[in-house]
Amino acid sequence: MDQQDLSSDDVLRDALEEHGHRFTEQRAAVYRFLSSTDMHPTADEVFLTVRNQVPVISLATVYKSLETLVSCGLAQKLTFGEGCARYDGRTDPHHHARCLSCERIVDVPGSLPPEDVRELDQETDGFTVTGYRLEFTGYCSGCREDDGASVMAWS
Amino acid sequence: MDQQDLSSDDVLRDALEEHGHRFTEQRAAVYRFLSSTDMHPTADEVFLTVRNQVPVISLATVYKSLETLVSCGLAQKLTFGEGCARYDGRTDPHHHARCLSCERIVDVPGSLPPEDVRELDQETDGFTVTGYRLEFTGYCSGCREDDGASVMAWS
DNA sequence: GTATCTGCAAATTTTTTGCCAGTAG
DNA sequence: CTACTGGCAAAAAATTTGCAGATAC
Repeated sequence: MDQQDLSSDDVLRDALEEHGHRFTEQRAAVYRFLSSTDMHPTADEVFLTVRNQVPVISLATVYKSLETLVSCGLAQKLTFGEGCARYDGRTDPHHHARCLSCERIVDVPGSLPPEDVRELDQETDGFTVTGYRLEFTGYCSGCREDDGASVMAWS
Repeated sequence: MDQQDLSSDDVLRDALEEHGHRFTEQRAAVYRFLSSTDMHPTADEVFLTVRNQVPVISLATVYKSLETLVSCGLAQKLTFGEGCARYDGRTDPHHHARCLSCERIVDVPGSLPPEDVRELDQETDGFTVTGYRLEFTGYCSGCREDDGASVMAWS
């Protein structure tokens, strides 16, 4: 645990320094939590969890810290059109799937190979693609509903 | 034009009826505008445009109408984590690309073949996929910036 | 005729900001 | 030291809601 926390802090310290930001206890706590969960928490959920682990932190600071982490490439902000944003501390290639029943967001272990992106690139009509995001909707193993749900895109 | 407007209204009337909703002048105006533009407007932009085309409409009604259209499958709500949601009246398979420079959202004419989705489906670890969304980021033809921008996913 | 819809304004929700004291480097 | 940060509370932005009158069917 200590081992992991230390390396988490080290990763953060390096990334912050590289981007001209300072290492603080609040940012460390936010990053420690975010990089240790796969729950894709909202800013408020991060706040409620982290406030128990550092002497004091405010919701505004959580928002500022999350934005800093995103700008340093240590987190990504996810929006699904259901109110508030969610944050993901994983930085390796992966996608997301949102369960239409329990609303949970789960990580999809695979990823679209770069070659496929390039192939699609050619269809973008003059648009230079530098990145992409792929999100699935459906039902997680716990909520499986076998009511004639076929593959219907653009849910 | 009249021809197109009439058919737009007919499409809307049928979809609303099918879902137990009533046809109103406000909903028609919102749908007419949304299905005639590829600008992916925000709710407020829809409001500002449509208010010039119907005797009276309020922003709240625009929000309600847009939600109704989405629930009837006549529009989709897009969120990119930059404040407010955007709406798209196109219902045929297509993707979106967001320019990191001018912030504009353009339609990508192609679409990922269903076979590829199925292939990815197998990587979803028990998750039943019913739909997906693919979004690109990069630079549109007008904003092209050739600064060492390589393919970096999860922007 | 009646259930649904609209406009309005107020309320909510989510996120951002200004400012001063505190702290990292 | 000094510029960057955090807390706090207020503001801003986006969206939703309650309600009374209007309207589609």
